[in-house]
Amino acid sequence: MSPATTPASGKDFFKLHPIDFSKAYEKLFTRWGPQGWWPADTQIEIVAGAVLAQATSWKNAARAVANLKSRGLLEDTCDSLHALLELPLPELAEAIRPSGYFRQKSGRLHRLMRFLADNLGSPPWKIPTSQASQWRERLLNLNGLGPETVDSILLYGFDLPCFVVDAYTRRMLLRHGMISDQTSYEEIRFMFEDALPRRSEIYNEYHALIVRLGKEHCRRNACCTDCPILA
DNA sequence: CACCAGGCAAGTA
DNA sequence: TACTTGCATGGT
Repeated sequence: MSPATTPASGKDFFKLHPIDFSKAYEKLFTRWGPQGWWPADTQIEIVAGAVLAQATSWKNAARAVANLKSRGLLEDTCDSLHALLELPLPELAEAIRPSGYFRQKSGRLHRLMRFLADNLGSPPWKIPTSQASQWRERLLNLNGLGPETVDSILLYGFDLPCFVVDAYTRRMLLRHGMISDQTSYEEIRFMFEDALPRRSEIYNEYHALIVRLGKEHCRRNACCTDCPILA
């Protein structure tokens, strides 16, 4: 990890002016428009998808989601939720195999659904914005749910204003010299949340646009000279 | 063949 | 506290 630890010296390190979060959002949104996240038919599909998408390609996560849907296990109903909860763990694991880490994820999925069923009843679920941070903490206490997964659930599943920080976000800020390798998740989240209106609609599009930017333009250390943020 | 993809937790020193 | 390793699939 030599280049990035010595900012402004490595030849493959492009020190760019810091990002103005509001302006960058406008530019990204103007270029690409609404990204339609999270692609799903039901709320529970989003929640389950957040776990299944951990450290895997979206394509593989989508296969796992499709397997569950074909068994009728991702409807926003009491019956569907209970069927999911009663499915034996090995069988659940087998169904979600394409998403990778399937033994771990089956347990994580089950614990999450158990928690939501116990505390919020049957879907569709609702959480008041005023209670977002307290539910965030409770979800973080579940084994297998880290900050990115929890924020994805709250933002995309519950429309709560929790900004999602992922590897693309980190790379983007790192490249622009705004963070170091060891800047914490929370710190980065606050950078965005402090700079933007506290609205889930904004956070929703912004995160999706960052992912798109990362996929299409900024996969590596060097930033493209035609980066839409700069243009 | 190596490396990556919308992480997280447990183990080690 | 700060690193390292395990978890696992499918695509390039």
